[in-house]
Amino acid sequence: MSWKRRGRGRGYHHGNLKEALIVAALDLIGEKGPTGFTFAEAARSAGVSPAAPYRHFRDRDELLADVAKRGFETFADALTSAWDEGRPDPARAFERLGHAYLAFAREEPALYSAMFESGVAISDHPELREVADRAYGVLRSASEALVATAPAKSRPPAAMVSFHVWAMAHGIASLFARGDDGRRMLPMSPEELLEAGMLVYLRGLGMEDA
Amino acid sequence: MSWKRRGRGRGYHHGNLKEALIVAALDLIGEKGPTGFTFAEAARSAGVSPAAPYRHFRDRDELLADVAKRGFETFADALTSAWDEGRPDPARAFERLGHAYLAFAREEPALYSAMFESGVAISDHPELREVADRAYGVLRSASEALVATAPAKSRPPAAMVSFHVWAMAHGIASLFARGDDGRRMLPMSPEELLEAGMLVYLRGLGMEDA
DNA sequence: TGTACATCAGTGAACGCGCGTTCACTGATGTAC
DNA sequence: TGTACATCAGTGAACGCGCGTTCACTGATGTAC
Repeated sequence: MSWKRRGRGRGYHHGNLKEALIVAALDLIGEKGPTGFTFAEAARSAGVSPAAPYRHFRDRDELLADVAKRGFETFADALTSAWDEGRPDPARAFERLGHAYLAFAREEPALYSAMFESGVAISDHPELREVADRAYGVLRSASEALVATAPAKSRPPAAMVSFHVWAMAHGIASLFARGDDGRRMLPMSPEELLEAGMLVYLRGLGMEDA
Repeated sequence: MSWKRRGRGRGYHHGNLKEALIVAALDLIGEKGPTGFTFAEAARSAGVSPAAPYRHFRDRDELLADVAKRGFETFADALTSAWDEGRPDPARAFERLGHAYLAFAREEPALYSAMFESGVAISDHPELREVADRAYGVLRSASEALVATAPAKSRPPAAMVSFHVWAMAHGIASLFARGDDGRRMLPMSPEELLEAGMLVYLRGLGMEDA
């Protein structure tokens, strides 16, 4: 059915404009930050008239929210697969989880900033909240599995642990693990820093890991 | 000499426009985030023609950098005074330092976002780097004083400790301690969360505090 | 103390620009018969 | 299999807007004599 896409040009109909716009937005955010992204430019770089995006998104903000949503999805997937249900043991899996967090922030800076710095109000987009919760849920259940390995009488609250882990990972990602200039030079890699931090923290919880 | 400022209006000359513009910028950032701030609107809200700011700032970016600089100065001062040279003892002073960090992020959200989310490239503004270093320096020397209380043979590296503390505080501030909606609900206050986190962390370092 | 002049810090009008958004439209695709 | 028609996903021209920036200017202030 190659006559559906004659040559390599596109006909009057783009075919998958919605997707193309999201990708274009992502590129622009990667180049100039979430601030620099404009609806018009996304259309232009998708090779389409400035009115076309309105067939797929109510406005600029909705496109941005869609990008952030995709970010949280990808993020949740990455975390889920890194955690791998706690195999071979929670301590080891937990360490992988931390690495995955930083790897995501570094390898997908555009998604990361769409998620956390774009000014999209999560509360305005219920489906965004849902998928953001899914990402947090991975951290949460990993924390639960981890604290469950502690002796029952001195078991720290999993919620608290998950917030601490999240904060430390997010803090390191924001301050040290981004491509931008202006980030402070570290005497070690962000991964090492996080790993050391988690090690100290877990020891403080009374949980020596393998 | 009240004839210098007749009535409460201003004459042709504003008198302290530079300062007024910084304050106006701060207000705007507080209202709409660093993205929403425009040069023209700052001028307008300082009651001055849109060309006037150019007498004091090369361009919009320079004004933003000035705001960020002021932010780091205020921040450094707040941290310095909270640390109070480690009185009465490093552990107690360290706890105050953490509170001061979060208090700043909460009470001066406009400054905080000008510093960390405005997209000002610190590396492009040497005087900004300098004052940012001063703020970090407080964290650094506090960490040094703190680890110095540990037995010499098991003394953790102060640089690492300072980065961990900074990351955790920044992470908690960014994720939980901001006025914006969309921030996740916590089962405790950000201060309690940070305090608990630091307690666990320090215990992990082998430093039980007073 | 008064006057001339230099400097400073504003004005206000104008500009070109890109943005977000709307509108009536039209080419391409899918479907019923 | 062919034809009529509905629907969909684009076009392109136009709009009003606010922004950043420039320019020649002018009122106010400070200073030399």
